[in-house]
Amino acid sequence: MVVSISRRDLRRRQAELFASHSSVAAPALIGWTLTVDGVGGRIVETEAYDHEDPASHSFSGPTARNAVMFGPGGVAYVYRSYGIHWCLNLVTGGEASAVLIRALEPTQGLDLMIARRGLEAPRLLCSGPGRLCQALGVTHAQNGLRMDQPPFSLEPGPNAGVVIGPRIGITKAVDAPWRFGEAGSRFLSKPFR
DNA sequence: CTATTGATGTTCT
DNA sequence: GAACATCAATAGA
Repeated sequence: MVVSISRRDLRRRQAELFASHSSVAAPALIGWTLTVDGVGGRIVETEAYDHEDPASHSFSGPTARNAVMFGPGGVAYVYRSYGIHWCLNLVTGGEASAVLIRALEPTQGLDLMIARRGLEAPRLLCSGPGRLCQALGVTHAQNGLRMDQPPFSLEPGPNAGVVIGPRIGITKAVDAPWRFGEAGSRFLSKPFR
């Protein structure tokens, strides 16, 4: 038996999420299901960033790249990482704050993910920000699009508990505990200590 | 499992 | 020029 929430409750919960600060939205997102054109899964790992954070793209003010971070919450911020990968964020409330989506547990469109990623192991399809963008077909074409409307879909769901740790791959503010993951998930980009 | 390293293009100084 | 919110391949424990 499938339990689903009313459209009104969905809109209310999305609005609440989009208006909250990234440090609140990031842990709250664990367990939500994210898809792009029907391909995606459950969010199991996120990180928070904001304008007072030296590790954040928004720290030094608006630029051409980070412009959407300074707009309203609820839209996607997609940027190129290390010249090779794309990374997907959800812009949230507060000043220029956003949540980096770091890993999904694949649940929908596995065939397409496997074709795009060129490998079969479910554990490696979406376990990292660059990997999940490749699996879901996210590029700069989605930058600035609302994440509560097609091609995106974003719906709440349960989680097995949230664990907290320092963020990954940054060189500034390395000790801030703004990485969040689902307890016990096998789909994290890296284990929590 | 962990550690290291090269590849790659854009952004910012 | 330098830095970079990463990944895959490789080597070792």
